[in-house]
This record gives sequence, structure tokens and C-alpha cells, in this order.
Amino acid sequence: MTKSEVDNLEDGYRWRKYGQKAVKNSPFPRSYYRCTSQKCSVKKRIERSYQDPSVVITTYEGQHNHHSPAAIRGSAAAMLAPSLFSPPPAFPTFPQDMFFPSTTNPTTFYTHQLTDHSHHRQQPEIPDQYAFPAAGSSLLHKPEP
DNA sequence: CGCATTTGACCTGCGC
DNA sequence: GCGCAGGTCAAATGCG
Repeated sequence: MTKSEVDNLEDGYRWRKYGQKAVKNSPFPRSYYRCTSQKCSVKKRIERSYQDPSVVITTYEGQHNHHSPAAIRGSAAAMLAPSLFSPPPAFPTFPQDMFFPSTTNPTTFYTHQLTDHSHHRQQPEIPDQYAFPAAGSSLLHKPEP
């Protein structure tokens, strides 16, 4: 969840938009992006908060298994993103991780990500869906059609 | 000229 | 079986 006035969040990767749909909840359309690298099928969904137009909700789907194509100096964002690298195993910061805190209070929703709880999180319960099949064995192998 | 974006159509899962 | 909502495709278009 990011506070930004623009939809275009520069995270160091190159994204190609492949769709846009209007969602029911919010009056704003939702955009679908995909990483331009062929080896990398990471998808990204960008939506705007229906209450705070200044807040965009970015949902990542998958993990990048290649280095940032935008190794551009000068782009601050390109320097911020790359630290999350580990193709095969563990997952870095995942949106799901902070989606809904155990506290049922919605107001703490935004502040949750600021709360430091990084001293554990050893074995987050990630569904198989997110387990990377290409875990070091077959990065070039495409999933079965 | 190549590539990213746009945009409507198409596809699929789900609820009634 | 139908309709809705969400997700994806692909041709055309625009831009660098």
C-alpha cells in the first residue's frame, strides 16, 4: 500500500500494462501490469483506494527472478527496490503479510506496516501458489500449458 | 522502426 | 443456464 498521487510507481522494473478494468468497490479503474521480462512472469495489480485517491494499492503477484532491467542511476526507486533478491527460497516483503493485522481495528491498518515486527517472520505461511517452482532447478523452464 | 499503451472483446469462475 | 465480475488477449495507435 503506497501513498502516491500517480499510478505509475517506479520500482525499478519495467512493466507493461495489459489490461484495465473498472472495479465495483471503487470508482477508479484497476490496472494490470506484467513484467516485460519473458523469464519473469510477475504480475502487478494497481488499484486506487476508493476513499483516499492519494493512496494506491499495489498488489504483486510472484517474484522477480532476474535482476532489475532498469539499472538506471538517477532513478531513486531503482536503487530502493533491488534489495529484495532471492530467486529460489524465502520471500521478502509480501503484501499479504500486512494485509490485515490481527487487530480488528481498521484504523491501525495503515500504521501496521510501520510497526516493527521484523524480528520474527521466519516461516510465513505462504500458499503453494506462491512457492516458486523454478526454485533453482529450472529457471528457464516454462510451466505446463 | 520498435515498443509500450490503449481499449473493446473474449474467457472463466461463481452465485442465483 | 444465465448474468455478473474479474482477469486476459490482441489489434490498433501513439510515442521516443
